[in-house]
Amino acid sequence: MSSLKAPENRPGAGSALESRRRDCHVFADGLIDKSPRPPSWSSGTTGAGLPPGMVAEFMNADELREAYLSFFESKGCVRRPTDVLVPKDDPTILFTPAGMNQFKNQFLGLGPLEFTRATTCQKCLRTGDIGNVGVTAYHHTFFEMLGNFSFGDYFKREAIHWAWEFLTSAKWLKLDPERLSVTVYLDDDEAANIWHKEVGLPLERISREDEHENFWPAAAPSQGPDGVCGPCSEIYYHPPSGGKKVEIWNLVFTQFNRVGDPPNNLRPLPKKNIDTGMGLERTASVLQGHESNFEIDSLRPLCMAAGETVGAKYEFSAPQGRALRRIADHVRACTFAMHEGCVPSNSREGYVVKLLLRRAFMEGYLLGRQEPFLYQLVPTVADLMKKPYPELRETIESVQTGIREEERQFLSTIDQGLQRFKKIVEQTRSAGSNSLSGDDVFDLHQTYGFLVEITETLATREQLTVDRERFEQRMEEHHAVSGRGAFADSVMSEGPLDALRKSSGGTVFVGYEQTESQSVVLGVIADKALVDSYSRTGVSIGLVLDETPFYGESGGQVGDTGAIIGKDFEFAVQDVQKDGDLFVHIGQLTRGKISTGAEVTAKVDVERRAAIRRAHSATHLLHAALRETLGENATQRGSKVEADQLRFDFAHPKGLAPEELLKIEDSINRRISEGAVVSTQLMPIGEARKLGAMALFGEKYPDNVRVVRMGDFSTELCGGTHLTNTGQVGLCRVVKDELVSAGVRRISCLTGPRALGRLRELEALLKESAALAKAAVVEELPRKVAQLQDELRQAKRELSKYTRQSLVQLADKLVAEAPLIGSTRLIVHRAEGISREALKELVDHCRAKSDSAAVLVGMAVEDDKVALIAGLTKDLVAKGIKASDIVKAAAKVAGGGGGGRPDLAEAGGRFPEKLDEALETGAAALRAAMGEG
RNA sequence: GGGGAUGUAGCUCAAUUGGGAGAGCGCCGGCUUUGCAAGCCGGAGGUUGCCGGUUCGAUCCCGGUCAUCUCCA
Repeated sequence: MSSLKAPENRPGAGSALESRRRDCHVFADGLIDKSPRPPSWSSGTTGAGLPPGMVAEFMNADELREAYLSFFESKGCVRRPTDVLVPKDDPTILFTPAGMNQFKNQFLGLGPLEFTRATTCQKCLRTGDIGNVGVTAYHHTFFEMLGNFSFGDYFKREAIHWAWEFLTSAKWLKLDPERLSVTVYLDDDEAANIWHKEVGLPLERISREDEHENFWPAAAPSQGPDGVCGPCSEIYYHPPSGGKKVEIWNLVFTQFNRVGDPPNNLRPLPKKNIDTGMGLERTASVLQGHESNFEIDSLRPLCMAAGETVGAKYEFSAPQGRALRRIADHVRACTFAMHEGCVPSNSREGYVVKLLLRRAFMEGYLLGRQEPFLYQLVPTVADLMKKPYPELRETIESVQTGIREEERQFLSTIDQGLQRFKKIVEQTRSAGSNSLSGDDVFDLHQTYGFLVEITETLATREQLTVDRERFEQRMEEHHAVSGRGAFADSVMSEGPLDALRKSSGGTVFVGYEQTESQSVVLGVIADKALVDSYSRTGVSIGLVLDETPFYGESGGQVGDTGAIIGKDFEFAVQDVQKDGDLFVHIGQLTRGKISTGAEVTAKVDVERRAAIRRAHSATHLLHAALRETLGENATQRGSKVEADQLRFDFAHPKGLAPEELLKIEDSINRRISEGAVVSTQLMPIGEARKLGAMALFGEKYPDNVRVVRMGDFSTELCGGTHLTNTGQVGLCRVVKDELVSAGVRRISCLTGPRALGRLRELEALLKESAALAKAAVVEELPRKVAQLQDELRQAKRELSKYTRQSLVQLADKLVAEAPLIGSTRLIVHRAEGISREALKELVDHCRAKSDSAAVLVGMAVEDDKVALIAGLTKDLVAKGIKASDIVKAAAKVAGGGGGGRPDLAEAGGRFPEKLDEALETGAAALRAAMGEG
């Protein structure tokens, strides 16, 4: 076995759990990855001076990406842009995990096919193996996947031949065929034969693997899920160094539909598909003669930069190499996710980003950089990726702000946790243990967000260990408890709409031009299933039409409401949602029976539509005003447009000054009064971008887009419904400005009648307040309120002064009149009409006025209750008499209980009529106690 | 979506089985000092997040709710 063993190959690598544990173990070893893996070639240069014969030609990542895409274009594939990294319309995934996701409908045979062959370079994010990142040679969170796809077009033969051609041809990658081997699924003779007989690969370089290795989804035949699946074939590269082989290409032949459990559960699909993936970083690493992806031209500089910011020099096999690779990987992933507006938060994808940032930050923290530093790496990421993703540059500032905020937040969390940590250390020590309990460490983890690695490092400094086993156990329990709300749908299953999609081309939207249409019902969806007809009223169902004037919720604009009327039924539309090309009208039947195929009149609520148009056009005015007032970096992060109200989220690092808000509101209303023309135009996306149309990052746009222009100040890509002239907004008022997440602010506005209505409400409130304060006119209100506050303060002061005076006088009198028992005055009194507080003060005064006194006072309160207080001077307390005993004895008579300190105790009861009796009982108890004392 | 925690003066935090809401910093005033830093004395500032329950009595216990932090999915 070679000494140059890839880290993945170390013993213990197996299940995900094992590999996670192993990773933790490496960390616990004192942050140093001791496994020997010196590269046999210089790690300081990328490709220069490669040993001859290793690879035919150095190719950087950008060149490889372009080569792949143009190769498959030459095979008739349509080059499609990468899908977004954070998909917003797929509830089954958080991030795009592979190239095929954007082609789900094509694979399922849903909707029209514009092309049957495609090729992409897809940005992907996976966190399943996060623990391995930086440790192994090939694991990433963020990576790029090159793919070619066939939807019922070419199949195995072409897919295999083309993969081979691209890898080995002198015109393309020129990899040595001797260094490649492949795997196929157990009984996939078709693929095996193509490899052996047609490509000419010797049998010993073709191995057959089981469904766990060579089937997609893994183990689908025996374990499911149901749906589209198929065998796959993987291509491996064997590096000349003798190191571990690298899987660089996976060809998935989706040829079956799984129906139920074995046997005979794999039905051939009428149209077979091809879904392939080649890891860009892995292949680049092979071409550049490296044994780790992190050494390639697009990643090594980032590792170096990470080293510079934390003040540790990056060397591949240096102790800090693993930590710096992690930082590089995570910051790259977060830059891409946050570029699409996915900011750190506590749920779903936002949480993943937060976790990645914190893990990366922790690596630097433990290397000694205990202040924000990750944000400084964002420009490096944008620079290294500028060729395929030039748009990254435009959000550098807001991404940096978001990351820096998160780093600061995490630092303060660490501070809080440190206090708790110190307590735990003390407790552990005083219990005579030298190991922090797993429960404590877990508590620290789940309450203060202390990553266990941090706890371990700190514990080591205190010469303590951590009960890791118990910690992991608690962690697993936590997983089990909190994992119940997991995602429901499998990746590739069909819903009721999919059947509809197959049989029809989708809904034609005519709502830009008209608010009423004659349409035909394509489908009725009730209880998550497609039904032929439906007649129950008052139940929410969905209606799909062939043509509709109803706007389906999208781009932040809510769906229209209105009515759909047939010959013998009426349907009230409460919301409209888009699902791909289909518009689903959600609402309730108010009369009659609805059937598929019925002819209907669809009528939008035009008044509400007009209000939505006002709000939407005002949103564009607000966007323009923000950029004008706050600068180009105030980019849109999302919006919600409803009837005469809107809210708009945008990137901005700090709060808005009141003057800025006024300026923004002024700007909007100036443009309203200008009455600028609003125009809309359909054009290719490239042309729209040339016009400078503003688009949302991370939003998916079709090839042809709608461009909405207002005067010369606003040009945006927008599918919403708009006014024809900005003057129609009437009035726009900013009503709220708030922070929604780190670096993102939200402004809410009202337009048209609602803006006016809001003003009137405020005016009415003012008038009401003025009337209450007895101000003749509203202008007088502030002065009047200040005056009232003043008077109130004076009155309170006087009242307490007189109360105290009378209490003191009363105390004097009580002390003077009280009988002496020995040298102690026995004061028993029934008070009236004062507060509980005053009652205590009375006791205090009595105690203060005499050297030795036992005081018991009582009072009826709130008609049906009794309050009792007993107080003793110190000398009596010293004799062992307890005020609480006295007060308890008295309270018992009055139907209650009480307690307190030896020198002062309180009690209550429910029988005011027994108060006198209670006081007598208490006095008797006092006498008895003093007699004993 | 589920779990853990926190919420008390402008800020940071106290408050011993439930029994009188406090400290430090900051703020205001006075004194000391040539002035500043500082020191001394005094003062203002509180619906203990909100709502409800248990109790004679709740900052404390219980339920709900909101906000913040945090873990997992």
